[in-house]
Amino acid sequence: MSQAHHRKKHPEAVRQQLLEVAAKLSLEKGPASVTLDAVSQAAGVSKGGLLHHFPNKLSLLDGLFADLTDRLDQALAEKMRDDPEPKGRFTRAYVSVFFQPEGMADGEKWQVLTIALISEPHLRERWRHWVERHLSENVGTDSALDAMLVRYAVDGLWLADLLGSPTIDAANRAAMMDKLLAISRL
Amino acid sequence: MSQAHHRKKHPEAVRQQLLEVAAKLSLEKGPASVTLDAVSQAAGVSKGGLLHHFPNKLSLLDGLFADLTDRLDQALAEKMRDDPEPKGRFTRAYVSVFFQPEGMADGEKWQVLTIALISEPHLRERWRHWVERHLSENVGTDSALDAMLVRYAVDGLWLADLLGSPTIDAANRAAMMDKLLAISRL
DNA sequence: TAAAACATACCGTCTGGACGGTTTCTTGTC
DNA sequence: GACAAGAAACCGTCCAGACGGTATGTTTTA
Repeated sequence: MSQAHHRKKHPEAVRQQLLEVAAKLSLEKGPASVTLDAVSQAAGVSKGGLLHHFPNKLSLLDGLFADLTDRLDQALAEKMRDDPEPKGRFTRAYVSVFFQPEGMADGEKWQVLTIALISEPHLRERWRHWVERHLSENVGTDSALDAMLVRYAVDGLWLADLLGSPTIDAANRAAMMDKLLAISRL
Repeated sequence: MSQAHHRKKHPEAVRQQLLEVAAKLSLEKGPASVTLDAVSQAAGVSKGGLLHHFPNKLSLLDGLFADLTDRLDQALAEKMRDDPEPKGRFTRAYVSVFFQPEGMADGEKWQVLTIALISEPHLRERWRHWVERHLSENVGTDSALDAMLVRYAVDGLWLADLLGSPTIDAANRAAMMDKLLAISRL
């Protein structure tokens, strides 16, 4: 019998740890490596412990999705709050959040989101709803073709980062960001 | 013993069929559903038969990757041949191939490529090489930030299609294509 | 002391793949 | 053109391990 049983209980911390480990695993070793055994072990919890927090695997992935989109929503809302110009506001927030250097810790997690998204058909539906919601919430200010083009470009860069494709260096990255922000104001 | 054993042998056709089935399965039911059993059964071949053409699962995925990138290369080369303007030629080909309506059959397969790419860390390396090759082959003509922006936008749209996110309608799609082509000539 | 938060043990299923056999194709020889 | 003989193209079975999940315990917390 291990000592883990006897340690102090921090259910919320354990839950968070499980989500983080799942994200890390998916990012580093591919989504196929996200197994209940691997996740629980890497999180220092037994499989039974994991299954206590998430009754099945799907709910674990759902938890991951909810966690990540919550952070994303928060970051977007914050950026939008600081932007006085209505036109293209959401698009600029989208750009900024992606390019922000300090958010790279979260950035990696969003890569995970993409991986999980593509792998699990069930999560695609959730993502569709997320996009639909933000699209309809910002219709009028961010529906222009130019705005969509900008957001698509961000997604493309995101994907390139995710796949580890050779992208642009830091200097050009900043220039790219300026370019995109400029287009969003057209 | 079934009759399948006695049928005419068409190794090349069977091989192709296996690749197509694998692609279809991955697209429709997620990459996790691409099992040797599922693929071989859907292709009307025994698992042994499948393993004859592809000695292991990885080589099946590799075959899929090679098949798809070959088609992509061909389509790109064809488009580039018809383009007299050197500047941004590759980028325009990239745009055209993605937006071509008749290529939608292949388009779906490229979606599969993306799925497989993201799921299998091993294939990411191959993709990195593909991108690197084309980037270096077209350095000078397609290295401008504007050109990269265009290609990233295409990738973003591609991803949106892949995820089934709500995108733009056909009319706006054409307008978007024109926009992207215009930027490639700046 | 009841419930929450874990741990341990175990099970049924699926999966990749090894293996040995069978049938068809191809090639060289006469 | 007949025919042996090896190579190529399959088939069907079996297995070890991994995986998701259940059932049941034990400890901590409220």
